Amino acid sequence: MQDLDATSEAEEMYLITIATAIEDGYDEPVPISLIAGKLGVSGVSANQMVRKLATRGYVGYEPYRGVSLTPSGNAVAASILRSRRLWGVFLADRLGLGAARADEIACDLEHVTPEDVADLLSDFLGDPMAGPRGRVIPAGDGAAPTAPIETLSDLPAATRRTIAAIDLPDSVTAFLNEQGIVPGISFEVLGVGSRGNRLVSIDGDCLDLGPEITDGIILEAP
Amino acid sequence: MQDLDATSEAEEMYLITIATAIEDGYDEPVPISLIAGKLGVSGVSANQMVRKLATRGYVGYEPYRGVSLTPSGNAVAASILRSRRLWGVFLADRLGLGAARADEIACDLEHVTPEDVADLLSDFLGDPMAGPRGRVIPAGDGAAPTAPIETLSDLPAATRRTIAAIDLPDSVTAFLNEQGIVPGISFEVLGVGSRGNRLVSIDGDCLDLGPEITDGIILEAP
DNA sequence: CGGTAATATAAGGCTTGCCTAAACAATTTC
DNA sequence: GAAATTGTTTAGGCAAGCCTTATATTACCG
Repeated sequence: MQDLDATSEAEEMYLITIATAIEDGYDEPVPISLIAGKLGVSGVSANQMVRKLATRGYVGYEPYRGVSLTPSGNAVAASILRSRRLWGVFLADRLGLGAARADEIACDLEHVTPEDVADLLSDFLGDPMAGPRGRVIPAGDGAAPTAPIETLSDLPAATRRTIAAIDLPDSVTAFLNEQGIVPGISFEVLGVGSRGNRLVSIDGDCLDLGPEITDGIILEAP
Repeated sequence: MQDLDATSEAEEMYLITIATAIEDGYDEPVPISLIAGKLGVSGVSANQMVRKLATRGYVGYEPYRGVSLTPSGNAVAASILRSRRLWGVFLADRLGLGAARADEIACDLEHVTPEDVADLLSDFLGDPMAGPRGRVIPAGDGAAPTAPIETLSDLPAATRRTIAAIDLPDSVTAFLNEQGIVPGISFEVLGVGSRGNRLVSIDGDCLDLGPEITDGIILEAP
């Protein structure tokens, strides 16, 4: 046994999978089958790893119920997700990679990025609040993820806001970009339709967007 | 067997260790003991891996003589060293990491950086020619490393040139930085001493530098 | 030319992280 | 409450990379 709090890449993947599941609104404890599914491993393997993480104090495990993160597990996950999303911003905004590709690469980079490097990277990027898909970037001090995410779907009529990020399939994102819907731009909600569609005005142009799309348009804090 | 040219991180480390040994002037074939030493593994392990690389066509292996890179092994090594040095420049110049630390992190990043991302990174950095320690950055097209490196030790008296990088222990680099010797600055060699020491003039100040130091001061092309 | 020292190879082991198969326990569902 | 589904555990395996020990083989030097 070497560093007591050394985590392997595989362990880290389990921890952040649990953390993002919780972020995504699954409630704790998270069932092992869900984790296994997201990671693409067998239930047996996931079970094995979860028990290992439990003995190391990163997760709490209640058989037949699921897994929850302990404070230390949460700290590890937050630190890695921070790296991932910072790299995601760098790759997407600075290097010009597509969101999907940026995610993929960031997922490898995150495991080899010490916290102090993440801090410098955050600095360099201007301390962004959200990753390329709008996920919150945890603070450097390991504090819990903060404010809930607001999307265009949350807005009433006659509101003016700014787009922080777009979390939609690349083809949809490309379509939106062509319409002038890109992160950083400001728009106004003119009206809300009966099926949840929203009429928005951007740069004088009007667009009617359905809820599948507005769900994926993440806003900056007002 | 999956991708025919997939290389594991361990395999890549062997290939770039061989490549840098050659860069450093060891002549081919490179003895296995040297590789084992640089990688900190046992001779037996190195032998095993080298034979594996040989069967895959990345290296030529002559027992009791050593290892040499085949064109395909050289291409892999060049591509990875390119990533390493680009990341090194990013980490050192943009994030402000020390050279040693930047090297260390870059060594992890290199293994998860596809070529196209390295291309974008190179673009972003303005296509630098040399890594933070002055090592040549191979071209994106996998072409062989090019021009030999010139150091301050190569200059005669009455020459004016610019510093590209400094490849010395951190403590020495720090000392030089305090004297105004930093990459990008221009200087003139006023004289060459009998023991190889050089009197240089930088910004009106004069410094007398011994060969241990001038060896590590890498110059930009004239 | 012979002997020592370096190098090679064979054999067997360890760890991590994954797999399948099969037995068993709990929870749902009817 | 019994059956069907889902989840857990045990057991046995595999591949990659590393290790050590012990036994060849070769190279170099006097």
